[in-house]
Amino acid sequence: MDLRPYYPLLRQTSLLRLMRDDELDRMLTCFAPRVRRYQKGELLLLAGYETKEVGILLEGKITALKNTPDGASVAITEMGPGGLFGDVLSGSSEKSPVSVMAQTESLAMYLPYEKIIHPCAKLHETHLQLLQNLVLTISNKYFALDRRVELLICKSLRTRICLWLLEQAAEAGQATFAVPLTRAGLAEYLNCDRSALSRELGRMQREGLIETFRGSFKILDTERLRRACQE
Amino acid sequence: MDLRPYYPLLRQTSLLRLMRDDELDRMLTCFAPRVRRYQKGELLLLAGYETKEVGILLEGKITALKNTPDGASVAITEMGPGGLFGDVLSGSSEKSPVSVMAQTESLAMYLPYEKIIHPCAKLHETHLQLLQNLVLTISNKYFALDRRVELLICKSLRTRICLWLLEQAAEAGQATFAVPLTRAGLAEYLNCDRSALSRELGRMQREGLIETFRGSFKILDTERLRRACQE
DNA sequence: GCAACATTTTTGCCCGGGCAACATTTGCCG
DNA sequence: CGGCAAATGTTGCCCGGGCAAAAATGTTGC
Repeated sequence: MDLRPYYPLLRQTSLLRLMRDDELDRMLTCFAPRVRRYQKGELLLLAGYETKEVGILLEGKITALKNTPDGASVAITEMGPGGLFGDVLSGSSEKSPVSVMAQTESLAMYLPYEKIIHPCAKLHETHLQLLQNLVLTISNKYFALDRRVELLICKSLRTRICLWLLEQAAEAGQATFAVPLTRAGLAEYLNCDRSALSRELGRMQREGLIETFRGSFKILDTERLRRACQE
Repeated sequence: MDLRPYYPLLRQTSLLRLMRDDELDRMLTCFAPRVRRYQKGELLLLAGYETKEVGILLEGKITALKNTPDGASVAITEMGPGGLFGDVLSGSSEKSPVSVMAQTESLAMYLPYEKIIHPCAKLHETHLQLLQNLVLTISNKYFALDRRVELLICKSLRTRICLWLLEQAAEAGQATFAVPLTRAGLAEYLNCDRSALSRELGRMQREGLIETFRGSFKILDTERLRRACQE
């Protein structure tokens, strides 16, 4: 299969960024990636199993689901084209903590981890870049999780919300921003009840700390917010 | 400085495991690691700064401290000889979320990340092994964090305790095990109040679920414990 | 425009567990 | 051994926020 049409997309992934066309040519020839199309609802990866491939989503939309101890499953992440999955997993011998499911019809490409970690002699610089990207990708996922833990260990809901708001504002680079999360989704991320989240956001508005409308947030008083985290 | 005496130790680290003496010889020659001795209380790594070196503890004991938003700092991990630090950090451009402090007089060795990720031509197989170890090390840290999150999102304290007990038992491979944690440390890991933890453990003993004595735990009824997680 | 549904807000109830204060045990050192 | 500090256990109080149910608001298709 000709992957050329996807090169611009691949270059935007954290694993293959900075790669020139000719580099991708050589690398993909060497890797002989498997490509597979999925129907909506099909599983790309099943929780509890190992995998030795790094998946890259070429088309469609996929969701990572975590099986809760009580049997149900909750959505963790959602990814579009360019999304990576199995990257942390493939280099370890752990079983996958998540299942990955096609949310719409999707197309995915798989790079064998063995080939990534075991450069063949020819691919000098390119391959080193790839390895560096791999480490960077995994590290970044680690830090994202770490920030999540940071949030979760805050005892009061107010604190968690403030921390989250500040984080989002910092990421957006401005005091007003929108997030692609429903209230329910945000509640889950913050590990609280949806109604409790509404209540608290309401209170914070009345106190003049923030303004919110659906997925949009506006921080009115950064200073006070910051202080609210510290207690 | 002659690092030979530390080879057996180095071989036990997740980064340098499986390395023969001659491989270590060549690698360390190539890496020219810096070695530094620290007095009790000195900082090996300061939160908020970047680092481009992977640290390996050769002697002593160190603690990773996280600065809480309110200015105080809490101990996260404690490591003895063979402990690795800065490993996740060095490949990313993040600032360190933790400080590392010498808990006793300590000796540490530092490998430049640049050299790890950029193999010089001579070191074939050995270096690939090193890269694989690096990825594995980081991945494992990721999964450890992930399990922590798993714990933290449980709403009831009872659930968190049960999940933790089952995890520990699984890791130990038997229903009786000891952990190197004080009650306060465990409470912090489970993100709850120390007295609340005592209370709950007491209850669970009275209910015949477990037996505990200081750092030792014995699971009496795995089945019931497992069921307690699912509600 | 209206009916059916999804999403969010609001509110009252109530309990898990945080907090503080004290009792007890263990370990350490002079 | 006695005294002191750290670790653990115990208990009463009280409030944050989970839960459930209902109201308000937004969304979609006909």
